[in-house]
Amino acid sequence: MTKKEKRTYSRYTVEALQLLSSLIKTTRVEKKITMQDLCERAGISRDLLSRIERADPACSIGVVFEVSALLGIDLFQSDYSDLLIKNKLIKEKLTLLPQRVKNTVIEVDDNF
Amino acid sequence: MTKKEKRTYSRYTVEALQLLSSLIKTTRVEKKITMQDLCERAGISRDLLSRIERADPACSIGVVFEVSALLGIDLFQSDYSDLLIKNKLIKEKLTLLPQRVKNTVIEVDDNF
DNA sequence: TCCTAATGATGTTTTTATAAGACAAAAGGC
DNA sequence: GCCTTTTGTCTTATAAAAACATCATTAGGA
Repeated sequence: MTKKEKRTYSRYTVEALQLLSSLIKTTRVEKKITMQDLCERAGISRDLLSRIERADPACSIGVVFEVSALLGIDLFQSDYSDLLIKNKLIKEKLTLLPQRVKNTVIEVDDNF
Repeated sequence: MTKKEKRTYSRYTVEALQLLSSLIKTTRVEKKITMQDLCERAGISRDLLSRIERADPACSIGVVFEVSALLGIDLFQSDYSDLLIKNKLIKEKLTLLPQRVKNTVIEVDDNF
């Protein structure tokens, strides 16, 4: 009976999750792959795949990305070699930045 | 002592996770926001934020997207109104597709 | 250089996700 | 319309994530 306080998500997050899950479902159906097949290939339960396709925010990001990859969906509009390049660049950028941050008062994009 | 069999991820998934986590860390540092601050704003523990920035695949996709959103990182190269449009389009597309798929033998992108 | 605060790391507890199995509903092919 | 099989959903049990508290390390500002 204890009230379960659920985590809340911003509208932006909800829409982004919705888009990815719709992409997954659409691509799966277009390629005529059953959920049964796909979840076996991904090594996950059918139940979990079902939650992924319903945009459940609590699914682990690894399995969602893995399912996307299995379907050939490009994350970050990048194929594999693109990802390698982008990762290389951002790692270089990170080395130029300070490793820590001092507690100054901040401005954040709270407009969403 | 029981051997824990961990889930495995494709190279593509690993690189994609790496890119997103690097984007998060880079953006946070550039905006001079401490982990402490960010995790409080996101309503998560510092421990979890740390794992997110280290590209842990087991983090839930909702919190990772939420942290990204807080930092103003565009997922799918889309701002909020873009997401709405894309979601509308893909939902329309989905209504035109069959709701189920018959078990035919399949070809999948296994090249990654 | 010194000092403070940010980050890393670890162990424990609580909460939650995931797997597995079973059942019901219904879509799509024939 | 019928039949098969896909998909939705629920329950239980297990595995794992997340919170929390704490201690250690060290970067970076003064």
